[in-house]
Amino acid sequence: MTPKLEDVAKRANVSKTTVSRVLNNRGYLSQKTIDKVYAAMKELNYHPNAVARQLYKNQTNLIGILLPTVANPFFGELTDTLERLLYQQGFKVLIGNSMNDPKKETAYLNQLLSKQVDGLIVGTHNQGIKQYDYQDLPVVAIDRIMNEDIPIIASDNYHGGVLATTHLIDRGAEKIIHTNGPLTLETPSQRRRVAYEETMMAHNLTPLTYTVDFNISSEAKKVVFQKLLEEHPDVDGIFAANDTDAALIMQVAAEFGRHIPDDLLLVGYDGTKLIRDLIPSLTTIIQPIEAISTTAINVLKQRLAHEDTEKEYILPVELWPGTTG
Amino acid sequence: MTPKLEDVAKRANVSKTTVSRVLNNRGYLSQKTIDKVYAAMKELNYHPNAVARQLYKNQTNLIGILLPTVANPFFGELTDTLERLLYQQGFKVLIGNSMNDPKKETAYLNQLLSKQVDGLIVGTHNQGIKQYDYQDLPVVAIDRIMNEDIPIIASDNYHGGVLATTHLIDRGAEKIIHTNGPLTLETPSQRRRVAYEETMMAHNLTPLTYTVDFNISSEAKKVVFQKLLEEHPDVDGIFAANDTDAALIMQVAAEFGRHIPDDLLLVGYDGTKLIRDLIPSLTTIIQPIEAISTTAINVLKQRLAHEDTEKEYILPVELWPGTTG
DNA sequence: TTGTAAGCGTTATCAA
DNA sequence: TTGATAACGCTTACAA
Repeated sequence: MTPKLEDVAKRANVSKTTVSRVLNNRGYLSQKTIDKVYAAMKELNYHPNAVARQLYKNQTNLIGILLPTVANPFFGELTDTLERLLYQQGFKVLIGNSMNDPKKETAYLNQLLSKQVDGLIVGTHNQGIKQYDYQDLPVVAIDRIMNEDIPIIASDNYHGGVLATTHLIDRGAEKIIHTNGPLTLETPSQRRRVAYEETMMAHNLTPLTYTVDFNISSEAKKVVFQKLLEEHPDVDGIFAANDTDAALIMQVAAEFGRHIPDDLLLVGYDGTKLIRDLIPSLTTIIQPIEAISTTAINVLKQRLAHEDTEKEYILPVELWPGTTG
Repeated sequence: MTPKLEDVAKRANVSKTTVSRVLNNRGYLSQKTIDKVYAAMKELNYHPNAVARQLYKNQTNLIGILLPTVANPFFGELTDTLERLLYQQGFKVLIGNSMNDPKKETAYLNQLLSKQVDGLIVGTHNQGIKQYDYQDLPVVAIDRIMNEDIPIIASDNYHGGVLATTHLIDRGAEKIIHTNGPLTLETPSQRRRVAYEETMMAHNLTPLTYTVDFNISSEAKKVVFQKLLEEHPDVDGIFAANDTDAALIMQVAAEFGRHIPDDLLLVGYDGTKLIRDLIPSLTTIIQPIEAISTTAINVLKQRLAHEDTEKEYILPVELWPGTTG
């Protein structure tokens, strides 16, 4: 059996209280006692049981992060950043990758509700879980609308949409298509669509948004993009929903003999460090992952402290020029 | 306060034992009692406290995953796969991204030793933590040598090295350079270097391995690759340590007016789904992420059950042809 | 400066 | 079919 506090106490000829005090250096201790206790701990190779502590304190120092998948560059970098910042503040991270499967998401939520985590950061793209009863679990949402009580941290999707669309128009595109997820999803990223459509109309251009399901395979996505190019041979600009989609479009365009940027302009979205390293030529909008993470954690900590928070936090985006758009 | 089992018991006019029985449907219960208890739970919106359970059972159903960073495609997909498989078996995942910082890694290990997790999957690239005393925490290592007691799950790095090198030679390259991490790291991936060097010599070619630190920024890496091309203008084949490095080499080569694959052949390593989607032209060696994950989990479960395991598990790799190598 | 004892919320043994 | 009670390993009043 792993040694417990009581074993250390016996070994050092002191009480459990004293060992606990040494462990948390609280109260008055004589140096002699401290040394004795440390010696006993070392001899037994003692490690305090975190779960017992958690039970007493009613606090786990664990934060749950619920996202579609960490295999996607945006969510990967987001998770990485959140983990790094949370770790600095004494939290560890429990992840749940829902793959946007409502069943898995609900299961995770239910389980995490059981005092497993002190707080929750949610960034999945589901509908219908809005009515969820979060009891007293502090939750913040990243780029997702949950319900009235849950603060949203998002980047400035509207401005991102304006930036991308304006950039394409400035560079001479006129027949511009935007790809985005289904309208039924009430995500803040739908504001990109609105921004795109309003910007187009402000320039007397006709907006056309192509719906591409988030969750289909890249092979299936390529088929959609092939169809897009077939149906709209005159398209001269594409504002893609994200960078990986944009990369697929680059490939499909090449198959169709379209040359980017000469006869087709392309702008992506997200602008992760990884994509900028791998495909620096891709024009894209950079989401402020660091700022999103910092804000999400700050707001969550306010919630943990039962302080009031804003309903929504919008962080600025930035254009990565590249050469495709 | 969140309701506890006792509150439900009072509400339903039964004992705590009975509520617990209903919760875990164990023992004999009358339907009437069951209904009564469920009604009370619903009224109070009761959720059992996971931590109390964990304490009693001395088991958390949490697995720690310690990797450099989830922002890297290989580790991102690995984490994603591990999470998915572990979830199916009733485990949740606690992540630690050490960024190969030995301090952070040690801190994580120490904390996770505290009965926080039932088991640990480690895949960081540090030295010097080998002597670590893991007590009775079941641990498996992915592509990393820890100590004698810890099983290693790795892909067939030697064969991967042979595949890559042979491919380059078959395609006509003679002055082939391999990039890899520092030799001081005793990782199984050093077997790629050995395979490369032996394959080269078997073909009467001179091997040259260029050391590139894993942890430096992509900007710094580019500088290293520039130096490589300057110092070896006659290089006609590069076997890169991984795909993101290969992508950087593609960019640097373009800057140097080198045309891939016409006057420079390039093979990467890892072959994640993401890279194959983003840069399908990149010739690379595919690591079997799914098999690695399945094996790691199976071995870990054997360890959890105190069963004996092999010392090492080697999984087969595969060549992704692409067009760069 | 140190110790005793109660309690965190659950499960399981034993008895009824 | 149900209930009282001890235990899981720790922290903290309160007492000495």
